[in-house]
Order: sequence, then C-alpha cells, then structure tokens
Amino acid sequence: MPELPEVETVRRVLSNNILNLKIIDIDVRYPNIIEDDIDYFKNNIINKRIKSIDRLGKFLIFNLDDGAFISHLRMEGKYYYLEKGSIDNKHIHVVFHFDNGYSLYYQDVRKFGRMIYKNSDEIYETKPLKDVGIDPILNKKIDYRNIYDKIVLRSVSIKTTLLDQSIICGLGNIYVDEVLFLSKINPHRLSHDIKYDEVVNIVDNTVKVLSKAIEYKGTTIKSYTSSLNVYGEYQQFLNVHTKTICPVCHSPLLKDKINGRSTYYCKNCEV
DNA sequence: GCCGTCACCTGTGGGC
DNA sequence: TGCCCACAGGTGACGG
Repeated sequence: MPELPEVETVRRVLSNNILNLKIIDIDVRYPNIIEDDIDYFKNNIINKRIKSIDRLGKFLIFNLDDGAFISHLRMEGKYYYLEKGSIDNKHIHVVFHFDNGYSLYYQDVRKFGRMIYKNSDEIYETKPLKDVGIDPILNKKIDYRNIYDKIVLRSVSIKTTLLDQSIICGLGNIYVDEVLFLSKINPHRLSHDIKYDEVVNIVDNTVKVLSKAIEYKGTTIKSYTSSLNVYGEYQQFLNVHTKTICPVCHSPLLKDKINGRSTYYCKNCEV
C-alpha cells in the first residue's frame, strides 16, 4: 500500500500529535510484527518519549530519548492516535500507550508490517536502513551519475530496478508506472539499455510525482489512510495506473505483469 | 552479487 | 448462497 508520499503523510500527521509523549506500556498482540525479541523491544521503548519522527524511503523512524524504533507499513499498515480503549478490532496488532490517556494503534490487515528497535549508533548503520538508497525527497542535491551507474548494471526491466529500494527509495508500484509514463519510457525496457539523459528524466519526474503526491496527502485506491478517515487525493492526477485510456494519445492502455506486479503503460507514448 | 521464485497474510470480487 | 481462485499498493529469504 503505502509508498513514499503516504508514509510522509503519516509522518506529518503523527508529528502533529505524539511528539514528547511518554510511552508507558506496549501491547503486542501479533508478535511477528516485531522483529526483535518482544521483551527487548518493550524494555528499550517503555518509559521513553518520542522526540521526533523521521522518514527514509518508506521507513518511519520514531526517535526516542535514546535509540529509535523503525516501522515499515508494507502493504496495509496504518497508525491511529486515539483515546485509550476507543478502538478495537482483530487487525490491531501493536498498541503504544502514552502518559496522556491516548494510545497509538498499529492496524495491519495483512500483518506484513514490521517494527524493530535500534540503539542510536546503529539506526543508519545496520539493516534495514543501511541498505536504503537515495531518498529523492530528502536529498536536495541528487547525484545522477551515481544512480545511472547503478541502473545500467542491472539486466532486469527498468520497472523492476526502480522498485529496488537500494538504488532510489520510496517508489512503489503506483508511482513507478506514473514516473515511467511521464518519462516516456516503456516499463519493459532493460535497465542496461537506459541512457544517461533518460535516467536524469526519470529522477526528475520521480521528484515531481512524489512531491505533488505528498502535497495531496498520497493516493487512495483501495485502503490507504494516513489516520482515521483521512484519505489521500493524488488519485485524481494518476495518468496510467488503474486507467484504461492514455490521456495523451487516447489509445487503450496496456496492463500486464512485470515481476508479478500489475503494470499500466501506453505502448505509443512509452517507447 | 544478481536474478527469479516463493512466502508472508487477509479480504474482496468474479466465475461457476 | 457457497465454494474456489486470482489478485491486491511490499519486501526478504533462498537456491541457482
């Protein structure tokens, strides 16, 4: 579900609500969400305050007085900040209770999301953040040559390469289709055939698409929400993903699978 | 190190 | 109505 714009929207919503609150208890109902030993995770977080929330790619980083816990929403993860006891359902798997009578509920229908605690010195030096590539929103000076050098080493499709979070992070299935459409590049083209100028174009369009999607609080196709009953509005700007007709040449769009992912593109406009 | 496949889960919608 | 199957916005483990 959530790609970079949706995660950034969640970060902003939570930053307006939970900073400086002390976590006094954690209720872990589905242990597989937590990658650590549960007691280790809880002992390192309980009695600490959330000082800030950062984002790298699709990861949320909840910085505490000391250390941080990192959260990935994967397909369906959502956070709700509500009064303690005001919500309950079988899809809520982790609950952080604060000292003000409110709680942060982590809900995840498919249970794919993950959380892990890190000491301060290992947050960016260990997995998972160690392997995360360039964040196109956080990095104001983008090294196009570096990205090009990594892309042309790959022999898979350009779409597959752009979904690889270790090169450019933050793109998911929806925005990759949009970026490639704006860049006029067929998603099936092999990475090692992509020219330097096309990489520049892809990166610039990535920044453009993601920035505008953040402005509109993400894309809601099915289930995404940044908090209870708050939905993204970028879907009105989608050109190809889930669409049937090309908005430029008006020919029917193609839909097929690349690496098992639904892929929408125009065979006339994307070459 | 790269690549393809599968697994992780549940809900939804279409076909029969 | 009920059953079965494919599919859904992500990522990591594993074997070749």
